[in-house]
Amino acid sequence: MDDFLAYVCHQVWKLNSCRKVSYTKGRDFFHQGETCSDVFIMTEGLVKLTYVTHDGKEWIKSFIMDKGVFGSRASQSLGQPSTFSATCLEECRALTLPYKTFEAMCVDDPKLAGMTFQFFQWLGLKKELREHDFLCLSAEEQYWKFMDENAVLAGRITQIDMARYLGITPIALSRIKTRQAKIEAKSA
Amino acid sequence: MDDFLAYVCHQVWKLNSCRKVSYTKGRDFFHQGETCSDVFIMTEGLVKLTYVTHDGKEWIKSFIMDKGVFGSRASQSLGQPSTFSATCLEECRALTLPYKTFEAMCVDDPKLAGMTFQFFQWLGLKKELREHDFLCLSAEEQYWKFMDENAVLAGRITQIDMARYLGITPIALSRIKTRQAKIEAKSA
DNA sequence: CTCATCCATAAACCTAGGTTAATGCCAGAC
DNA sequence: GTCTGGCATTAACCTAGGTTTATGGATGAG
Repeated sequence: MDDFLAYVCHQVWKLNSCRKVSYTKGRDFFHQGETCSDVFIMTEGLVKLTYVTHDGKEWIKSFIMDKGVFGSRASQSLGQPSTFSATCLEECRALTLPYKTFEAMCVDDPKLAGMTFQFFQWLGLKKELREHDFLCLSAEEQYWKFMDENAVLAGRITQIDMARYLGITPIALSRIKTRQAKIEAKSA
Repeated sequence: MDDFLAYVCHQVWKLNSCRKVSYTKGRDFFHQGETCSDVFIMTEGLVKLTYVTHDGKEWIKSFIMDKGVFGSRASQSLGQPSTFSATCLEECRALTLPYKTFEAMCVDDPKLAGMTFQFFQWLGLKKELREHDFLCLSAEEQYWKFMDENAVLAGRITQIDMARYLGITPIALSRIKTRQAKIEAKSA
């Protein structure tokens, strides 16, 4: 994964069709409902990918922290509008290029193609894991798993966003925390 | 997706390292906790992929109906034990071959490699959609969506398995159905 | 045919999480 | 400094879903 990022960055950087962008906190890379087939290679910052439901509620699909690659696959592969938005939670820097250009690069560069394939495999495994967690874990178990595996990220987001990622309300998350704090106080 | 299946079947069928298997209802293709790096190309039948949690509860990751490809990616890519089981809900026929063999085939056959890449993309999109549904939809909404998109499948599985797929208990599913039936009776 | 098993439904009760509203805290704007 | 807006917490109340148990129907074995 880190290899992929380093290599992609290096190769894309050489292109003249690649743009370097810098967005402030609160800005959107792209917006749910818009078609955006660009690939974003983030080098610095923190982004959330969010769905907004018909009744106006926001849920968080994932976070991308520091370095990472993201984009709307629905737009890239099918030309459809994005089903989610990408919003900066901190000042962000990224390289961006059209997906078609990236595809063309892969045709010319088998190493890049192979690594991209690996990247999609990795992404697939991550999504499979999240599916597992939604299916098999309680909200409380999901919270502990999240804290375990994302200690740094947890310190950089609000409780609202953490709850929206776990699929619960911020109030429920607060309850889980105090419940746990009481248990810890008892055992101490 | 259908193209992929037809092509894979055709190409794999020519191999002598490919086995043709036929399993009866109730049997497992592979078992959670075992390492199984085989690729299964089902030609007929119905399979469920299931997680069993530490407290003995079963949850269904997905169904494969009629024709489809499945296997444990954790075993294939990482050599780790499978996190789920694959169980026949009906008599099943499939071709099976080691993942390494399949990989080798892809190296020799760029068309197969390309289609496999597309297949993984398609799989990724499906998982992303399921993530979206778990995040954004209520149990009831998920049920309606499932019935809409999987009318045939719905008729071939028990309510227990449908509930285990939606992430609720069979009792809750029964309640959703009666609730809806009452509303329909009223409006009729 | 009978018996056993599995499945669907229903009722009664319990619990986790959603909803609304109030409070206190902190940080940035001015 | 004050004012403001966003965040975290708490409480009170409500609802969806889980748990347990019972019942009736369908199915398959003998």
